[in-house]
Amino acid sequence: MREGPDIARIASLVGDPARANMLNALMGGTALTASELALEGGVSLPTASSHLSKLMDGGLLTLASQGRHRYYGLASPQVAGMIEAIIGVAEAVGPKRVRPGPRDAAMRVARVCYDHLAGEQAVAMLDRLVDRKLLLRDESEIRLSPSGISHFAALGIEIDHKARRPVCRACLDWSVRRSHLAGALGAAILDKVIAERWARREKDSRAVVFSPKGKLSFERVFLA
Amino acid sequence: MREGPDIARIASLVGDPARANMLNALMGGTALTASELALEGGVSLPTASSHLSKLMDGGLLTLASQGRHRYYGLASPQVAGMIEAIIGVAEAVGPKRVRPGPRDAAMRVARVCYDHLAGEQAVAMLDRLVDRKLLLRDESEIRLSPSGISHFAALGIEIDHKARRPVCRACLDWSVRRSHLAGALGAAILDKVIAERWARREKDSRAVVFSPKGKLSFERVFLA
DNA sequence: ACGACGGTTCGACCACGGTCGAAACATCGC
DNA sequence: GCGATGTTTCGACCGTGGTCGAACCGTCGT
Repeated sequence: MREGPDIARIASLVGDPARANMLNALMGGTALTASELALEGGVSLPTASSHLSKLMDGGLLTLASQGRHRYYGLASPQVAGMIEAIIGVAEAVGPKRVRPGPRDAAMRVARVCYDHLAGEQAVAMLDRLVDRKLLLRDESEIRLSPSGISHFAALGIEIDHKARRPVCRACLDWSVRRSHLAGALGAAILDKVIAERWARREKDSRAVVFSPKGKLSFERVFLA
Repeated sequence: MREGPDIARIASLVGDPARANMLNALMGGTALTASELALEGGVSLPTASSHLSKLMDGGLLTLASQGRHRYYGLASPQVAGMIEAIIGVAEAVGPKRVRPGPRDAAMRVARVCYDHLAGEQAVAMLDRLVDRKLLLRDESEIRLSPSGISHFAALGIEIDHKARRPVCRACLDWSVRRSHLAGALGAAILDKVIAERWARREKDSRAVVFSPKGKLSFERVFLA
């Protein structure tokens, strides 16, 4: 008979297949409507609605009502991190796929993690930004250096330093097992990559695929 | 209809109250017998046995048979990390305890995380070790410096560098939200702290409480 | 060899929670 | 106002999975 935080309650919320699929879909970072999530979960609308209210009660989701549409999204990066951790374990213990599959390979290269870029490209990017001293990494904290501030400003990426949200955060990558860049800056970079059409989001997936030209541009700007 | 790693399966394993309590108990790092885990889970022996075989099937546990005793332990640090992540979310969304309670406060200061120290003391320790250049931290990796090797050797902490297990690893702390030291070195330090009787493990809890003298010794050696 | 103890398997019970159709509710366009 | 669309609520059904007692199996002590 333990007290403590109710971990079973949280885990059991993720433990239902329909809900897990919904959460997985929301890992893409974009908020989705109840109908879309019903589709993702493979259940009927009433069932989905019931699941969604449970996830809301559990504090895993946020809700933004816009007219007759109700957009559900992950409640916090912390929740996203938890789901990534669970995915990591599932990957590790799960039946090793016989063939990794193309979709899977694309995911390893680059994918969306809540609202920022993850995968090999993202890990490499963080490494290079630290090497170039645009980011300062020390004691489990990442900060923007003065040269970094002007560098990103020149790219049209301005960060509000007074916002509550941390500018830089390290986020552990389940495929590479090293950190990539999260936080406001990480989100802004993903925005730019999409806005510049360097890459596009794969339909119905977290995978991000770069165009040949876009890949070069990205590497020139962030991996040089 | 998604494929991918079966995250619902893993989460639902943690999602049962009895199993969650068992896993929580195993977060202490020491392997426990089926009877002990039955007690922790608050269920009868047959029920516990059934849960344990499920957790084994799911790849979350390892089993070491010693005579008529069967010791169950967490399968990997990755599993421990996942559970910490879930605890973090449960803490965040859970009914804010009206009063943090003494047990809770002790947990924040120092506790066992799988096989190493966590909490404020552990986070401070990692910071200091990096400051003193006994550990080298760069790009999401931590290494032992030459001076660090001799420093720890002088304390009687010898690490087998050829072992598969990484010597140093960063592990995210749910209470402080910063990293502390895991890996073989982290485990060895916890061993020393207990062996030197600087601190003792709180009964039936992950909390680690330092004696007044022990605290001074610890700070002299690791926080100087 | 025998009993004691730790653990698992079996079988039966039961309830919690997921499921959907139908109906109710809300918001938009016209 | 009226349908059309998006969403939630209600009610009833049903299966999965957690639960325990009793029996079974293995290992240890003597």
